[in-house]
Amino acid sequence: MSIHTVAAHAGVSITTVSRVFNRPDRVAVDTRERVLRAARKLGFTPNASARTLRTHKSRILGVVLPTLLNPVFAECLDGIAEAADTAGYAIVPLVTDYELTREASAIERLLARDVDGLILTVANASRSPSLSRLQRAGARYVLAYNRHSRHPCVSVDGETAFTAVVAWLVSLGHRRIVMASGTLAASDRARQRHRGFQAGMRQAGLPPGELIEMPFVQSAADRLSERLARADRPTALVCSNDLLAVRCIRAARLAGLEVPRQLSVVGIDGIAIGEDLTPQLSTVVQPNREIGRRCVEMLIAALARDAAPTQADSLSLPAFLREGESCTRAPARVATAPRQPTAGQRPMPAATPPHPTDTRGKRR
Amino acid sequence: MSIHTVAAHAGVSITTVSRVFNRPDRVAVDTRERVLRAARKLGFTPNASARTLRTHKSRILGVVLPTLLNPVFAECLDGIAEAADTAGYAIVPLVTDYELTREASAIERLLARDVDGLILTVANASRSPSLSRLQRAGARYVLAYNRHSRHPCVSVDGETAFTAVVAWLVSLGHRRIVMASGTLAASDRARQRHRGFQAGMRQAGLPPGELIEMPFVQSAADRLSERLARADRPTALVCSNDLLAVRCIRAARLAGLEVPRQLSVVGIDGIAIGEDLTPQLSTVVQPNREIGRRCVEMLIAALARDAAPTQADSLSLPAFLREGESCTRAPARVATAPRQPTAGQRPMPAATPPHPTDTRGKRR
DNA sequence: GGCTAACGTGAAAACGTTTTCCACCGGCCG
DNA sequence: CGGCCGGTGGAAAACGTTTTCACGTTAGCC
Repeated sequence: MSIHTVAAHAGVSITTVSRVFNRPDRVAVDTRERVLRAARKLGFTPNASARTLRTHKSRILGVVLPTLLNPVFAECLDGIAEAADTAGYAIVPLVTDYELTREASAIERLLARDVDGLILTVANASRSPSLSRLQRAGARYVLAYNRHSRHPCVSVDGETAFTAVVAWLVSLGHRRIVMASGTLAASDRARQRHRGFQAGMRQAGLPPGELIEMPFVQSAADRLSERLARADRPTALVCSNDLLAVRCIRAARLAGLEVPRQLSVVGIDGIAIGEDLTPQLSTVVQPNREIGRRCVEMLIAALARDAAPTQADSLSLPAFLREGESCTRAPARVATAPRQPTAGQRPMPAATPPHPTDTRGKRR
Repeated sequence: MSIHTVAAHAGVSITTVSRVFNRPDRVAVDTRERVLRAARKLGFTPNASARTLRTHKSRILGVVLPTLLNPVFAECLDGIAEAADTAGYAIVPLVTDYELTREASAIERLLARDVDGLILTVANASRSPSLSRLQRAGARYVLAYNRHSRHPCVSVDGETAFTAVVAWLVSLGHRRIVMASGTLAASDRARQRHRGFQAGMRQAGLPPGELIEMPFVQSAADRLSERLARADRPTALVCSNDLLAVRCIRAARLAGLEVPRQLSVVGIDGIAIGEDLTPQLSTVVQPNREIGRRCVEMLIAALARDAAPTQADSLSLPAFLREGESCTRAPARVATAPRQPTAGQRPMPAATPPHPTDTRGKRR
């Protein structure tokens, strides 16, 4: 069933049939009717590949994400899928596991598929060969979660959020606060969050905070429980994502500590399941689905004006602190400040601009 | 950068370039080298649309899932993405929220895109107009999670699994066992699990088990805590999925019950995060990523022999019971049977064949 | 020494669209 | 009455591949 069949049935040329579907105003109303009838009768749908080949427009959006096993990205993808669907676009997701080579090959593949645009979360926005590749190819793309002053991004200011988290913990009387993170080198977001953590410590007049890096899940429990066994163990643990926070809570319990009575734990991401846990996860809630939706909208808006999104389009969405139940006042033997009256949710302070030159290895 | 550019650079015809990529054996080794060098230098990737137009093979697999907010499906999709990627296929996922109309429109869209095959999880495999549509169109598809004797499926026998779960709970001394489920009408899998639950009760010589249906999350806590407040409250709760189990645990705690001391809770699905919770979730672990991978493999195998997968290809993957920490012996005042010696994981018994005529509303 | 087979390569057609001319036809204006 | 214009529709080229067919060369065989 091609355009030719329809043309024959309607007694017109293929040109006219094509026009009926693309510029209906340019064809006389009665011929249009005739063509539409024929098309309907034959169950004709224009062939997407032929159209794409000719127009270089695929109505497909490529999506490059680290993994779907972290609910953050699954939720974001759900938002992307929904928004793309309502806009009449299909999506092609590819998963990279944070590996640069897979990032690169994913992009090549999507480019070969002639995608109209890309949404991606990369390991390091500053030094990503993949992004340069996209620029060179003139591709339209938006970064999700990454923050960078020279790329269009939809993100949340994790740095400021973490500074605020530390301030909150301090207000609860915590002084020995430790941060747990995956490999800092693997993700610019982890580094941003760490920067925010240290800024918070500084602003509270505390010495630089300790960082426990947990490259592999396996070693996470060990490293942590070892640290929790020491006499000067922290009273609060700040985790660079919710999944890690959940694991830390378990490690703490296995080490014989009660959460939150003996150890407060706070995460960031706002994965949906965190709300249903007991204790309910204390965390910085990001609007993950909306991040996905906004990426699609920004991309499609740019496509409509036949341009690439620019850094000027970047969006910094608000996050909020859910106090949850995995954090509480520091144990009494530590000096405490009076608890601020809050209502379970606290807005984050105004965002700092994205860090312009976040470079791997450059840690403060 | 098309095949023409490469041909010019390598001093051969486009035919040869094409052959280098499709039938490398048919071209002399030195010309092949020359072409490959030119291709690499130019960064050439064959245009997918042109190829699809010519061959009618898109190397795209459509995926239709209820949602990505449930980690079960996110994990499955991750497996699909990985397997498709290594096989050189792209995937186009669409989300239905269990709505029949969205199932139908998703399928139409994928068909128009000329997908080579589909992987889908439908609300009801028996009475799905979508599936008939696929059959009529001669499409190649595999069902994931659904079990049906007349369709190719990759699934786990949730019915038998739940029978075994009940047997296990009984062996721990539980007698008052209640099942919690989403709307049975919404999912054939929920109904299968419920059948298995009732079979378990019957085999243990217990009266038919009580079912609490929880259509909306909101009402879940209310309905449940109300039930848990009564004197004859259950000592064990069987949940038709892990997400529900997590919510039930929270509802129980809010109702003042300790899990598992006063209430044992067991789920099914084996979502990854369940393992890291405290208490670690007792559940029937399904290999979600592998379900996804196997779907892809089955589909691609069928495509290779230019046929549709048939019900004969169906796969029933093994699940196992993770005893976890959210279940324990029934409180003492109830008569108890001796605890079986187990090692933390117990294989499931042999699978029952998929139920041939599971019909909505037909409940036992 | 001729015939066949196998091999390596190229020319050209085809896949199903969109789009750029271009032609035709009334009607209108000057 | 002649030219022009707006509305309508067609012919043909182009998008970037794969594939069929044919051709020329070399090798093997009787």
